[in-house]
Amino acid sequence: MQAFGSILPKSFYARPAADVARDLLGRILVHGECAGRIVETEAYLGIDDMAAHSARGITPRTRVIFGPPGHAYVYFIYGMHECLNVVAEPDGIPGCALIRSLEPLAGIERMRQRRKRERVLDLCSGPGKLTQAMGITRKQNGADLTKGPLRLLDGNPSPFEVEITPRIGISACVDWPLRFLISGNQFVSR
DNA sequence: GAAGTGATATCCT
DNA sequence: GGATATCACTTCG
Repeated sequence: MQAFGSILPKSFYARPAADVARDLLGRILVHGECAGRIVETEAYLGIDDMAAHSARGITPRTRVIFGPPGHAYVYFIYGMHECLNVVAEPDGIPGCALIRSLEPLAGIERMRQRRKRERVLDLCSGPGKLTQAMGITRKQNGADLTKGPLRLLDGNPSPFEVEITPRIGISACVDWPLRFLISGNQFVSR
């Protein structure tokens, strides 16, 4: 697994959420035997960003967004899906990056079992899908991504073109260009 | 295009 | 305490 590079340091996360979201592209998410390359992210600012969970202040659910960077924020939505975010910004400042889709690299058979889908393209091409494929649940909420079974690696990404678009599936601040994806990659969500 | 699902937040008593 | 509206989605038609 270390072929995918070294673990991203805390300093990577202690920056503005939009920067972290953009720089997350091409990195490797690892959970147990499964791994995937991040190809699509969104930034949630938490300050004047009415689309972000953190916009209405600190609550039991959103408290980890206000906590130290480099941790996972996993939340349950629509009764059946979990979504994985990475906490950004220094401790005490809200902000996170939603991981929207992955390109499966390792543990693909395991992902097929969990997803009950054959096509590799169907395994991780959406926020709810990738958490299911990787076996990520609310138990990982608050997990430290610089140690433990769930972690983020550098990935030694080769150069690629970044595409920036408005975010998807929200009802506020629809026009803010905070979605980042690797241009031309077929594993991004539709 | 619509249904389904349940946790969360924000009312109301 | 309880009721209800909302939700950063997926699946199947």
